Amino acid sequence: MDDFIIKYISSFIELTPEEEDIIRNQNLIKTFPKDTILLAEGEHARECYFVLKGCVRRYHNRNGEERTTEFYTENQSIIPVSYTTKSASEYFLSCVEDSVIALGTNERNDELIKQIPKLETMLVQMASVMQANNQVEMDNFKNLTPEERYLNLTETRPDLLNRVPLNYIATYLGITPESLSRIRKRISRNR
Amino acid sequence: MDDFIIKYISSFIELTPEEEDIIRNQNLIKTFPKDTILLAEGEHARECYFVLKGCVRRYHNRNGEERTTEFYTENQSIIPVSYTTKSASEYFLSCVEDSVIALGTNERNDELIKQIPKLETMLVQMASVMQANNQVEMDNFKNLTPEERYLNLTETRPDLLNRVPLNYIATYLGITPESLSRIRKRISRNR
DNA sequence: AATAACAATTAGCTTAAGTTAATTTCTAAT
DNA sequence: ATTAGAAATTAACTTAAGCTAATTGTTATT
Repeated sequence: MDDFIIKYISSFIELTPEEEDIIRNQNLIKTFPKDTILLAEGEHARECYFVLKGCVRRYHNRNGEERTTEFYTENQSIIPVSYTTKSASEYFLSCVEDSVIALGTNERNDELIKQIPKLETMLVQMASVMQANNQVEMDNFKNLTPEERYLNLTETRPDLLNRVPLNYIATYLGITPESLSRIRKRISRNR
Repeated sequence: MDDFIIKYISSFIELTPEEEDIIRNQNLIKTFPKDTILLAEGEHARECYFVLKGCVRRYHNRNGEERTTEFYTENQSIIPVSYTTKSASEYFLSCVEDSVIALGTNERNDELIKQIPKLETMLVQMASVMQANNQVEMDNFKNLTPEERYLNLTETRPDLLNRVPLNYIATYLGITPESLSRIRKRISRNR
């Protein structure tokens, strides 16, 4: 599993064998069974995550209703707002599947960067890509109708539809499960 | 104007007087009159921006209709997706007001970082804050109704309502100007 | 001051999403 | 294999947004 991280990092920067070992020796990988809550509303996040295998769902509790706001799957980083701002979390993070996840803490990250300074270069690159993705996602969400958003999702993340219940998908698309049902029906009719 | 940048950077990292001079000597500040198009759809962005004064609007052209997706005001960075991905831009960037803007290019940024390596540390911090903000904005947009989004905007960015036409605000909220009119009416009635 | 161009509101109609509730389908556990 | 619980769909009704078009308000220019 460690080698997934090495491979991922190497897609941004070149690592020497020694540096690879430093990273491997971190031993920061854990396995969580399905439904594990990684972060609960109100808690202060002390960790950030990198999904090696599995799926983590971010959701808000809006008067008893769970509203999904993100799915994190393989090779995605999870940096909770609460982790960055050191404030109480507005949302939950929960494993939708058994998941293998690399954990980071501020201290350990700083330590690692001290040992391998060019990791900071990688962070900047990662952040650039992430923020570009965020922009595109936000723009799509704003400019597309619920039906278009659903169709877009089937193209951009088809895997999600197989591994995640539709009621989670619905709120992720900003609509109710009932609406999603109707949309799916509409689409299958017109084809 | 240069000192706004110095001040902003200093809120992340400490600069020596020499480093401040390096930054000041960049001379990367320009003034653009209202309605200047900084980036057009289809173009390849070669610059990123930092708004010192004024307001820049990001918008997509969706079959003839302009759909606003962001307003950038004082102390906000604009990093076009096109700049990051080196692909054709999906959207326009246009000055809503006469604006004073600091420009960055890949080459110049790299050069600057070579001279002041700790700027990279600042970039990581800036990126963290930006991505936390992005998350919160996305979550709000997904979880709130159009009316709630409008009310939220009046609280989080009240300045925008005075400096930007309502039809821009409407599409920024993901609704039509007609809908926004109705919402504003509804709100003023119930108060 | 008059006019043109644009911005904002209003109205009527259509469409689709939200809400509530019932029904069917699927899944997991005994 | 049966059953309980959850997920997904369906239906009826309500609400609000989209669309088209007309009207009013505002701003800038000559």
